[in-house]
Amino acid sequence: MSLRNALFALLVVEPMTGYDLHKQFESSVGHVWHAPDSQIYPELRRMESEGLLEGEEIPWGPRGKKRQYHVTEAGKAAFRNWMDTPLEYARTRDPAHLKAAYLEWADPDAAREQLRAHIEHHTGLLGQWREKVREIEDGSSAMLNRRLANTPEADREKTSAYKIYTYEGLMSQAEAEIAWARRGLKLIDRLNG
Amino acid sequence: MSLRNALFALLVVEPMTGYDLHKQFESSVGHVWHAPDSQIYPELRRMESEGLLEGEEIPWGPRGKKRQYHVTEAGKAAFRNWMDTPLEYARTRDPAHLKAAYLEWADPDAAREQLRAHIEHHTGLLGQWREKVREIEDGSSAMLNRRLANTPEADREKTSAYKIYTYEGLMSQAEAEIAWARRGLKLIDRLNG
DNA sequence: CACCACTAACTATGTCGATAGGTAGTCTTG
DNA sequence: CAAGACTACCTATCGACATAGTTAGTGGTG
Repeated sequence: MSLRNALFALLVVEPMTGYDLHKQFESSVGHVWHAPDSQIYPELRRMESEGLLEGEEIPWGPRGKKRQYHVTEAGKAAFRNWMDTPLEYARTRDPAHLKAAYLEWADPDAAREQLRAHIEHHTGLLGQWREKVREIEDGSSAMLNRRLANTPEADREKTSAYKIYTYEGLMSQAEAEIAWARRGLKLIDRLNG
Repeated sequence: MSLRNALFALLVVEPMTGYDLHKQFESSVGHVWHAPDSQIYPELRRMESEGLLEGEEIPWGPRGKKRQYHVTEAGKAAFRNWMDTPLEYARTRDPAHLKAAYLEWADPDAAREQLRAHIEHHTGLLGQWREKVREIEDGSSAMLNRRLANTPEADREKTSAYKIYTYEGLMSQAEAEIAWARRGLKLIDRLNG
């Protein structure tokens, strides 16, 4: 269901083609919900067949064409409904912590290397997100500017604020992972002193 | 692949039946990797057919029987190999943060309620894990005691330490989520005057 | 005008996982 | 000794995801 609502979130702002959406999933929404195009195209068809989207054939060049989707009223209602419905929490499935729980089976050097990789991975994410927040704050985000142009003035502050708030959440997650992995490195040293 | 290795992690300590394993997935390993029995039984068969486990029919009562699995040398090697191999990081799929990013579409009260539910959910987890750490620290964890009884003396400290370390990681995640959700409540108040 | 990156859309296959069942035997206890 | 909870194992179905393709048109560059 989340893919569907990620698509709604993009399409309520302006109509897009499957290809446009797929590109968004490599950047903006992709930071909180990843999806390959092989999932996007069929989902759009399904949403259309359920009356939540309407697709329109648009000529593209002399012979080409593309299909642009926009959200119907029923679609908007479905999106709002999802927004107002409490999440169901899925049970944990966390390979990094699974591994950590049985680290006594790993070679200490391999364990160290993996914790360093964990730190590097999350440091990379942290950097990306800091950059995103900076872009939003100084108005240089193309994605957000298109979004704001289609948002009533009264809601613009909210739109920006919630984007920043989201990235801040991702940043605290990354910081927690980094701190945890650093403690892990110390622990390995202590246990293999 | 993680399910497979979660099973290894349990089975390297002592042989178990599918049912025993399924119960473990409701408590210990289940905290980092959830799996229903409908996934466990077929996976055990698959691992057996690949020579990583060996199953043995064991009589149970006058007419009943059960199938107990133990890890083969090939299985141990596969587990150690996984332990020493760096993780591949899956791209994010985080419904809570996806929703947060588009909170301008939600009713403020519904949004508040969801953030409160987020806090409650993670507070519950936090309590559970604090309790787990306490159990490990004062030696009252049945799971861990069985594990330690089958662990060479030199590795016992490590075994406990890595379990605690894992729960500490889960606790920092939960704390980060709680702090983030609290900031969210304040933000909603600010934006909705 | 040939090349090539990009736009556009879709298919096919396999595994993973959620959900919801079913069957059969055991053990405890009122 | 019957009821009910628990042990034990298994199947069937469906949607979600990963991975790896295919086909066809567009538009700019050497």
